[in-house]
Amino acid sequence: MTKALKEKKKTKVSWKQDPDRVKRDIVNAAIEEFARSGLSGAKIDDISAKTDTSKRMIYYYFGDKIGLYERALEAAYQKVRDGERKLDLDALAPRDALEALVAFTFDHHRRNPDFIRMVMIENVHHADYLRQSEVIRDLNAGAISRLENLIARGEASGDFRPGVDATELHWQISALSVFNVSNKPTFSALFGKSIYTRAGQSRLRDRAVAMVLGDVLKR
Amino acid sequence: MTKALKEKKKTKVSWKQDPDRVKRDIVNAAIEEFARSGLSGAKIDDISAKTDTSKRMIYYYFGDKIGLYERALEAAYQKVRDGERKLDLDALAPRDALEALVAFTFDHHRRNPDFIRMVMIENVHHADYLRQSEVIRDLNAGAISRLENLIARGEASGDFRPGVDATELHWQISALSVFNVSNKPTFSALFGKSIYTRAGQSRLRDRAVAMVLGDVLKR
Amino acid sequence: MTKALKEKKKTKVSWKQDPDRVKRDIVNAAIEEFARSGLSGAKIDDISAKTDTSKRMIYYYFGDKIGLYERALEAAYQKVRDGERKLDLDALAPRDALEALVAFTFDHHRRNPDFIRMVMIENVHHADYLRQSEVIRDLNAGAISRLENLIARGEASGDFRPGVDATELHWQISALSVFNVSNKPTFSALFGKSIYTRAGQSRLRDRAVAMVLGDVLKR
Amino acid sequence: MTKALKEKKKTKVSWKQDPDRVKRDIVNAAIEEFARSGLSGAKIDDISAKTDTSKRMIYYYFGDKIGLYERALEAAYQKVRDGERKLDLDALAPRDALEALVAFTFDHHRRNPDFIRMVMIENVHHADYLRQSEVIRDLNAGAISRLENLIARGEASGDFRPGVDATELHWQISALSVFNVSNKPTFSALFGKSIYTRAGQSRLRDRAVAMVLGDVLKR
DNA sequence: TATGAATGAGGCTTCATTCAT
DNA sequence: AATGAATGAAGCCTCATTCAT
Repeated sequence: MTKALKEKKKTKVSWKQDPDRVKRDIVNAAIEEFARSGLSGAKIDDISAKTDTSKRMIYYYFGDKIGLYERALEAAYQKVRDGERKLDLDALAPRDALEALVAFTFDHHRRNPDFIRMVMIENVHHADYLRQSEVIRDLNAGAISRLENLIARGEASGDFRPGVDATELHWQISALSVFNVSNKPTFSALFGKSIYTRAGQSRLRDRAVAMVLGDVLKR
Repeated sequence: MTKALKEKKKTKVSWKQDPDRVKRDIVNAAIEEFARSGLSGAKIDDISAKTDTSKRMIYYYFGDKIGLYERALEAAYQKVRDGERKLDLDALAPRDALEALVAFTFDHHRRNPDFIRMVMIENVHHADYLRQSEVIRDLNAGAISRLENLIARGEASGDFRPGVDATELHWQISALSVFNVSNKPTFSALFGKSIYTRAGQSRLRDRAVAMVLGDVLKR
Repeated sequence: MTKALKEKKKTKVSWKQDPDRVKRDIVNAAIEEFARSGLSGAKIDDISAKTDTSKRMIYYYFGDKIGLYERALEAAYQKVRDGERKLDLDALAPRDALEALVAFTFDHHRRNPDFIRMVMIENVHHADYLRQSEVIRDLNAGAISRLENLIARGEASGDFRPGVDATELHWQISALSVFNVSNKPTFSALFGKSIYTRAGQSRLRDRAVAMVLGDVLKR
Repeated sequence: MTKALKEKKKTKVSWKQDPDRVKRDIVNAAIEEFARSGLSGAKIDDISAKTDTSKRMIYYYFGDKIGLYERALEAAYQKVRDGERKLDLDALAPRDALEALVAFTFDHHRRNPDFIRMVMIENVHHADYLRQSEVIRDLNAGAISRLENLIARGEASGDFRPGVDATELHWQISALSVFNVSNKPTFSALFGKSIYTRAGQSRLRDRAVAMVLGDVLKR
């Protein structure tokens, strides 16, 4: 064994002595595999193979496959909601803020397909695991209250039509942004890939913005 | 054995020797189970239990689990696209036709959650099986050409803005109608069920119509 | 359907009305499949696929898989022993007859690999089915008595050493001629194919003749 | 539970955690079953029943049935070729060495019928698995080079006729020694068991020696 | 904290065979 | 004489999980 290899091994071992790092390592591998193959499709062996530790550690830290899945789902939500905080809606006028929000959400979901796939997989499982997670519920409550603020500002300024509902608005934005990613495989298989080129996605983002603003803004 | 049971058995026997009925019976059970649990989640035993024949017949007629899944997917598409033909767009003025199409599609998908779930499951599997099905591709080509006719009429009459793209329009309508069903479990778990009440769905359908028309109609 | 096709179909149907032809057809397909894949390796479906009739006919005429195998084994022996009768040993002087017999047997087995494979498969099955066949036993009794005649002539003429045993001589000739075919796959895989070229086989036949004559002829 | 059984169980437990022993145990059982029943005839359940571990371990260590078969085939060759090394040909004069080699090989194969049966089964399968095994090819290369040495010595001493080919000589010896075992079931079923008595086998070994020496030695 | 060895339960599939006409 | 439809039994294999250290 060369000296370089020894060093590498030493580094690896030092990881293993760091439980948090090991856990994060496992969760990341889990997200990839669950996102790729679904809950029953993903194999514990495949997940552990993507890991720097052994399969046994998954059981040591997460109890069982479901436990790991729940943590992976939470981690996926956490990461995405963290990313959303980068957008400061309050700094913009209501109309601009709404436009920015739709465009940002559209792009943000595009950049996080594994998150979207985790959500779809959770839908396949009737949201049974998501429903049990307080963590995720808390994360999403924040998203709604941000929208409520924006709507209040928009109605006050006279830019938005009266009676805009925060949950419905979230539904509208989500529908366009999530579908774009979640149904890419079937949609592009059936209707060609033109819509998923860079230009095609840019056009769709414009359509999404136009659709939401067309419904929310006062004519 | 009660008389009722005997009757049932007799009925069952009369099904035998009717291959098409047996096949349809199996495919229907398969759609239910695949829609409920996904490709790896669904068990051949559970499917056959929902059937009036034995597990063995699944292999007799469909070869293996994948073969059955492919046929179930095709059957699900066929059924839904058949239902869509009931809507005669040509009888309506372009604006009314578009409005009717969006509202109909929204409701039609709501009424066929198993189809939507099959599509989502196929997305989980990267559309690997859909891509191989000529049947499905042909079915969907029809949907696009219907839209092209409508767009042509709308542009000719001056109701639609110029440059409406059929595939993009299909994407817009689908996003709203599919997301509404595919993400119902997570969305209602996170944001309450108010949106999935009869009144909530009615409002969402209105939103969907407003969004699409707002983008397509000439101002 | 064209007229030509109709004709073909008619011909086929007329075969089916000829039980003996159907049986022969099945047995020939069975020999090929059993020889290729062994008793458990051969599938009834594969055999019937090689046939001009349906799988059901196999059961109709042969009862079950074993029944068909037994008949196929008998047919294979019959065919080969029939071929052996072409060689008229009595027309030759003892030494020449022996030489001719060895060379002929060597070539004859080479030309009938399916027979040899059936024999090896039967050996794998501990000769359980051959032992029950009177047909086969009778066929082989003839082979031994032919040898006894030859030995008697050879000893009488003084060409052969005294005490040559017919069964042992049969063993000697068979060992060389059967092994050459039965072990061709492994032998050529391990030691190259040079021995199975036309020239190589010719040399081996010479060796076989030399070995048998070297042991039987008086020095 | 008797005391004896308890002891046995204790012994069994002590085997656990000794992977090599478990593997060897499985391979030995596999050789017996494959030799008895062939590749498709042997059942994984039957093999595991002959084992001190569970069926599951076969898959744990060998992947699948074919994987186990390949290892069993290799182990069978290894064992037999190991046994052959006991014979020190270089210590004997060429003529004596050749005589010893033929007699030894004849007896050695007789004592290892499972090996011969594995070879025949591999021939049934067209040597598909043997061809992939480097292990086996290497083992057999050694056998040929031993023969080449002997031939060189015999030609140098003038005992052997010129032009003896190692592969052909190996073929000659193998034919007689392998056929004797591989075809014992059919041969004894057809021509009686006299040849497989102790005396009969002794005579056949003499015949085999005479046949080979008769062809190789200079007259 | 960490792990290689082991496993029970259950899933998918094959195959010879029979049923009903 | 012939057959398409149907099937029970049994085989192979996978997978999450636990054992023993």
